[in-house]
Amino acid sequence: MGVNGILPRILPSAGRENYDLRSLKDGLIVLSADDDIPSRKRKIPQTREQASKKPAWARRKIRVAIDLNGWISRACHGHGAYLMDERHLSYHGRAILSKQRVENNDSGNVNVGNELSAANYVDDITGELPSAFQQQQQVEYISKCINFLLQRITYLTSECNLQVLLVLDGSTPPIKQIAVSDRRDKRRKAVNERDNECIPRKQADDEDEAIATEKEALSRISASKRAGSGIDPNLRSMLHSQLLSQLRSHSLPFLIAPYEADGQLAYLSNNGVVDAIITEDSDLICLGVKRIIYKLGGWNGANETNRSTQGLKGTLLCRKDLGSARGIDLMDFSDVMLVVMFVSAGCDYCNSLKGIGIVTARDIVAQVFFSQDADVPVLKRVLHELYQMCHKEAREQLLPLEDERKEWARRAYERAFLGAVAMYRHPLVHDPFLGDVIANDVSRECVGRSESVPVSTSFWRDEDLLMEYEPYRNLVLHREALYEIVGRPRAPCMAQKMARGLVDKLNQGEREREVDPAHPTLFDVRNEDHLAEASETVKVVHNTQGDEVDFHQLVQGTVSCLSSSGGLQPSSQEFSVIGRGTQQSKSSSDKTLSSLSPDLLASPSPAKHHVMNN
DNA sequence: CGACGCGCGACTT
DNA sequence: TCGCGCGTCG
Repeated sequence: MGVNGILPRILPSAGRENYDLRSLKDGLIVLSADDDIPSRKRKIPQTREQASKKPAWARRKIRVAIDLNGWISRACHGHGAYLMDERHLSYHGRAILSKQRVENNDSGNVNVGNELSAANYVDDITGELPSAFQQQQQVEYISKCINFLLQRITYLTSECNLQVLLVLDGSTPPIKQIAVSDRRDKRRKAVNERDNECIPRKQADDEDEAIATEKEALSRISASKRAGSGIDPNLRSMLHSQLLSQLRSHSLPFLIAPYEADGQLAYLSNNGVVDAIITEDSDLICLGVKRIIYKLGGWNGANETNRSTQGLKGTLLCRKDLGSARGIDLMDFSDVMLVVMFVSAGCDYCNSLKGIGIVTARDIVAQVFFSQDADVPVLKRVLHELYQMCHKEAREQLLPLEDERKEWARRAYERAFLGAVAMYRHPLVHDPFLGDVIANDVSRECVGRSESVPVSTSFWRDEDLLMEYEPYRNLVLHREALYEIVGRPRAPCMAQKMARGLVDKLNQGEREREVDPAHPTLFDVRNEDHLAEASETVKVVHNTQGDEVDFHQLVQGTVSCLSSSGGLQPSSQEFSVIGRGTQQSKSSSDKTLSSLSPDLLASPSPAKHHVMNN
């Protein structure tokens, strides 16, 4: 997930640690719907009439999207040991187990006397059904994981008074499929290791036995951990469906992204649907998300950050604070630069060239983007720098450029590289109104079409920069080419159903699940009547300092006007509406300009959506 | 020699 | 996931 060592280099200096989400519980002051004017105008002192015309504002809950998949893997990881018999953890239990093992082996049992791999027997090895005992174990495991998740979610909704939107991963995008199959092989190896390491152990001294068994147990635990991130597909789908039904019964809105959750989360955030994102994934950084909360609850014992006895603390990372990172200098880095850096340094979609890490990638990107001489497209220059800077071994396969025979190798890397960039820049996401769409669609088929989401000027500017390189340009201008990478949109009604989890994605959506239609699903939540609270007396501190109000300022007791951080905040109080005017990723330097941008005004912005907006 | 990248082994809940 | 030691490169 994401780039390897980037969070440790950024969070300590640029992030705000120990961020207590309970400080968000007072919610947010927003200008009410009819006051839908650009934030700049609000700075003009109000006349008495205008001031008395009330209420100009309303209070609403803070909306947060949660990358649930991160939590799920954490939960699986943390409780992974429970998939194994807990008796492994005590001396006594181990003694009993080893005895059982011997017996089982003597009787030539197919099960290798290993009850640990309960789940894996289902499909991995013999295809047999798990025993009742094993099923019992799986059920406990799943309920432990789900309880863990629900506990956290409930904390956020009740203690922090947040309006949460859970986002889940969908299918694997085409570009990632190769990498995934690689990973599957590794996982399989780990699983086998875990299963096979239980070799028949002849009688030995008690002491030896104890030591040996302990070692074995430890190594198996670690093998199990390695295998743990990719638990049995069967178990996973069980967990998945149970989770969904739990979410439904708790009336928690959720959304299943068409493909990866990252892009979906970024889309939600950049369109102003949510105010912040809770995740563990570093990819969100380069997707232009304004506020990300990492390490909620502090996960590792070694790292005490965000750990507290009561409540959950997190590390808040604001986009504009990125430049202040001390571990790595990202001063004045735009979103494109971050994307290119991530891809260069090796991400989920594209392995880095040997010898290129985060530091080298940063240096190259800074050098190329900040230098003025630009007869050569930036992407081309970055690629050439990468060829130059990587380890000798790799370099000799790529350079010199004059060597035509090495063109093939360069093309191979370039393909992956550009695909990864495209994946970050134009993920396929689900929009409740438009269905599956390509975020920041700049393709020829799209431009000028009214049903598409407009793309901000800053995004265009950055994208133009990338498109100077012909191969990339061809990639993003043609939807078909893009579909080959980011995936294909589904038919609108199917997209709806899948986003709501009404259709089993594993079966390519052919078989619908039986779901009580009365259950609230994603965008049915119209619960909060925020305007009703407007009559309360609330201290309002007008935003005097700029267009964007700091998240933490908003909530440290006093409440400020939300100036919708450069776009139009959806004035409606429901998740069911996505602010159409809001734009995608902007570099930290440009503020409200994009909401006034010509292309926005020119584009026949879908008024039909605005209707629902108010 | 220093910096960077990478792999291994600690341990978590 | 984090920290540490080693290899490689400049």
